Amino acid sequence: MNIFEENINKITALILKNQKFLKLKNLNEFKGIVVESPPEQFNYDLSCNAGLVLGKMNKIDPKELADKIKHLILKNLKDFQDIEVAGPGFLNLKLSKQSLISNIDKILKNKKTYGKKNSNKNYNIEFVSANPTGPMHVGHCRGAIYGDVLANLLKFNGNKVTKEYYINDYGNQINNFAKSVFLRIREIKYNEKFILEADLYPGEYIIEIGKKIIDSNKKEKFNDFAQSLELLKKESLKHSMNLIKLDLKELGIEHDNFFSERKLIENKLVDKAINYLKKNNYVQEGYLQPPKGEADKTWKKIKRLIFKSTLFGDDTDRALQKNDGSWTYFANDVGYHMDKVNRNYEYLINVLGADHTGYTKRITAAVNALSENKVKLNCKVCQLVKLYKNGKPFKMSKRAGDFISAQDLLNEVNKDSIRFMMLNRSNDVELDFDFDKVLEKSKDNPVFYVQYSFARISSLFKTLNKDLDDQIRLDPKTFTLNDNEIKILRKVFEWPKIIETASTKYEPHKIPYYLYELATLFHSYWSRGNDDQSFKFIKDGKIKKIETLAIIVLIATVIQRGMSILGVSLPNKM
RNA sequence: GCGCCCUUAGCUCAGUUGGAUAGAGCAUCGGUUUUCUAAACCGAGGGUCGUAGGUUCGAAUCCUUCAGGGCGCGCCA
Repeated sequence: MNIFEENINKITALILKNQKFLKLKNLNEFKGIVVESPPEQFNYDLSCNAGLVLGKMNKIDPKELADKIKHLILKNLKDFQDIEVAGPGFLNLKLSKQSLISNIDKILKNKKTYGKKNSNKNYNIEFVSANPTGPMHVGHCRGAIYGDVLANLLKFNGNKVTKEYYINDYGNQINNFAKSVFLRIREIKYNEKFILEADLYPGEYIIEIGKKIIDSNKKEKFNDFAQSLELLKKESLKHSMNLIKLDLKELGIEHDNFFSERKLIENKLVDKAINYLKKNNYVQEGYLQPPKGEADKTWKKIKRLIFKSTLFGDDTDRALQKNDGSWTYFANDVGYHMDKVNRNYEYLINVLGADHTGYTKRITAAVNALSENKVKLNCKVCQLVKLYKNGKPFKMSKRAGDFISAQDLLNEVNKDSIRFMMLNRSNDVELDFDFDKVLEKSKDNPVFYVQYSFARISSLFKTLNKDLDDQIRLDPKTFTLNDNEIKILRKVFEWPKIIETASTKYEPHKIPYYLYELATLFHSYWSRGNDDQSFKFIKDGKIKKIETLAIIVLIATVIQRGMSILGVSLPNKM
């Protein structure tokens, strides 16, 4: 249920029915007419711009038209007790008691699904996809949480969602990774000094992986790299993926599907995809221009296969073959996305780090080419995370291999705080993450603040010896709400709209913001009893007003739904 | 040189896909507790929405110009 949608439907139906009386001719579309929350100072439940929009289309004075609509509504719809025409022609509407009660009842009867925007599409979200050459670092966490919460959100609405991880387990980087492990094994087993070369991985974890491989391959001598290569690749990959999966698990993230680049090649999916593009004349043999900007010494003018991605909005066509004729990373990714298209997803989402901004156009172009524009790929880029400690930038050391890992973060900060804070910004802007702030138990820390409101509610119900799921019956004869309660109720009514925009625009950050605002209203409501005893909720162990209970259950319900989408826990006691 | 993102209060940011007097938090100043959890609340000050134009009844929001910041720009992955 969505109070704005319901009422826009009622109002537009009424206008349609009375269009002659209103002298309206242009009624073919009601586009642009909305019902939303009016600014707080007006003290109304809903506002509607029908007078403005229709007045403009039909060349009627908006105020005059709004006034007619006002009387029409008051006469025909019982949902409203008071309507004013305000400003340039807005209708501000106040819900009747009956309507308030029935709206509250509807939510109380459908707590688990309150806010759900029904949808049953098939989504694939690819996220994290960190290189399988070591554990996750802090930078990966933001995209990881963004993708996971997006998945939760879309699932909450009823969609089918596959959470996918693309493992880049093919090509040079894996050989270099295996070589690094090999050299570390030589170091451990034969005391040979590990000399760091370019392209090798220096991290401490390589030593750990080496030790594990030695333990599980006691007979292996590791004398010849070429001979051990296949074994080393397989084993090293297994261990590094385990590290990554462990990190993900601690962040509360579990993927449904891990898609291997190596298998993609082995199954000839790239060739199939390229053949498809060839058939449709989207590729050609040719030469590309040298890259602009910094000169590239390795650039060679060689005839090669090129994807005509400019046909689909890219800035330049893209190479599918390297100098030696083998497929580029991009070509492999084309094969991968062909497979996604063939798996019949309706929507594809790729969550990428800021360093992949330049990549989005070509892969989006590829999906358009592969699906004849039927499947929509949406690349969402998460901007950088800047770490702070005590308000000062926490610099990542430039020493090779020394990076701040997801584990480092998890050692200091709990999962709940990381998840909430990483989403407390739009993915489009850089995010400051302060190690100390997220640990604070105060209003400065939004995670805490929201959790605390729920703890207070739990405590209240404990005092009352009641359960959040107990039935609440509101009596129309005595029903009354004070200022705080009305404000809260209006906020609660906005919840479905938050879900809708968060899920259609892929903007989960709206949820933490909203929850913070709701928590603020709750704390304010609660604290009023400190100033004035008459605003205390309880007297002699019993609730004074049944409406209070209803309002508080509504708050708790929305906070529960919101936090469960965010994947953040809600302690009963703090 | 090109692409993407950003520019809103001293600081960090929201701003419901064109609406009403632009909102939070932090910081600053002042107030509230023998408690249903003060780990909280209440109040005050603080703005030329980067610049210059355009579109219209109406722009922080849409279009164009310019300036500033970030990321990226290989036939690496």
